[in-house]
Amino acid sequence: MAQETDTRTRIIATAREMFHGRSYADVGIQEICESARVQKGSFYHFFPSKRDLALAVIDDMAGDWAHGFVAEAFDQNLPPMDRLDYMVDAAYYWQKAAADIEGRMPGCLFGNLALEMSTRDDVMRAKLNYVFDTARDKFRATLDEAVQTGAMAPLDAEATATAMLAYLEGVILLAKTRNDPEVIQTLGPAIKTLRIELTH
Amino acid sequence: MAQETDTRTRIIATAREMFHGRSYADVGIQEICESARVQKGSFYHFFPSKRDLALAVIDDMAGDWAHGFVAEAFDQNLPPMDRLDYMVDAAYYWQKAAADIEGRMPGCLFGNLALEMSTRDDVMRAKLNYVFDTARDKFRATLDEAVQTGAMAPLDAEATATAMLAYLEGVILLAKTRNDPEVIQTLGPAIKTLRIELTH
DNA sequence: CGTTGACTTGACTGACCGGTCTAGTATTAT
DNA sequence: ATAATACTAGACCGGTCAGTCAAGTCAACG
Repeated sequence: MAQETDTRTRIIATAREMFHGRSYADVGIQEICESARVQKGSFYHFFPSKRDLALAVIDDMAGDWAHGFVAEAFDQNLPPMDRLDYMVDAAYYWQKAAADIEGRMPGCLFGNLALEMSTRDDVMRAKLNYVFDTARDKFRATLDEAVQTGAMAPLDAEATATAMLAYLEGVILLAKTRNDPEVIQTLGPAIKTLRIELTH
Repeated sequence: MAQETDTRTRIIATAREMFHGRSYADVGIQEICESARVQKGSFYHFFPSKRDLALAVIDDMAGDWAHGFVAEAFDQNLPPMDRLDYMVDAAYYWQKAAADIEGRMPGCLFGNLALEMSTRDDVMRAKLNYVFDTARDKFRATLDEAVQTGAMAPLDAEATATAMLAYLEGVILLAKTRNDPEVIQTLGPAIKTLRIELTH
């Protein structure tokens, strides 16, 4: 049955876009349904609650992310350190494209949801934390390789990878607050200067 | 009249705590009024709308911040680079204290509001941006001094200061998502490794 | 003493929220 | 053909939201 998956997919895609551009609390189910041309009853056939929709949206975005530009940035045959630049560039172009279309920077859906929901819903917090952990692992693998090839002096790869992810999220937060994607391009490359040494 | 200021102050203090611990959208005026032991009518005598209350809360927090631990961290006679550690420590102890009492990390009120409201309210976004600019200037002055005293090789102080602020916000975001203030202590000190060179 | 005006009280409004429910319509398997 | 199942339709529910309002209280001032 093609219809069923189509409706569900349409709900998730619409909700994802709306949550990303605004916020979880600011977007109502009715509004999502209208925008996705779906009735309330159909919505509740597929999702037991708004919260479960948000969980599905996170999974959906995390999937696209892992198989999309994050995979491109990290899985290519670039020298390890260049991948960090690639990742920053990808974030920049994505945010810039969104800003050009919508007029405002949406920022990172995961970061947005994390700050909005972490104190209200522990399951959602844990899920977002898992997404961040997965991203951190990509950084970590890159750093391990950089150390191995001698492109980088030995360091605490796990901690530095987390620091890099934090920096990227912070840069996007500041860029969103300025509503100016250029901030990402200005500050982004400094991600390579972050270092946390091994403790002896 | 002492009563008037007291009521207004109580509303702001209560709202600040609630917005910080939860979110703007999640906290209702009725709830704020109950918690501050104030009636709806009194609330609307002092504030024309919920949004104006939020604006006042930002001002209030920014004032306390500038005259509180941020001033302590930056205005003391510490060597410039030590001030960065002081700032990170202050953030850590603050978040840890809040987490110990409330059971969850509230994060940075400004960062929280920035991600929640930037795409919805441009005035609030601009105000939060101004708060961030003020904080950046503190970092900037510190870096200028560090360069002047030779503790740091010359660099783009403005850009690096912004990067440091972004990093701090990012670290707090990740710590909140993990609900673990220790993240701040682990990642925080690496703020000193961030560098953006002068462009020639 | 009387008036003014800042402040308080709490009932009230209309809109909208997430979620429910019953009555349907297609599609598939038997 | 029939029955079961998957999905759709949309009216409806109680509750809560931000915000309004008329009727006060009370301190200060003339």
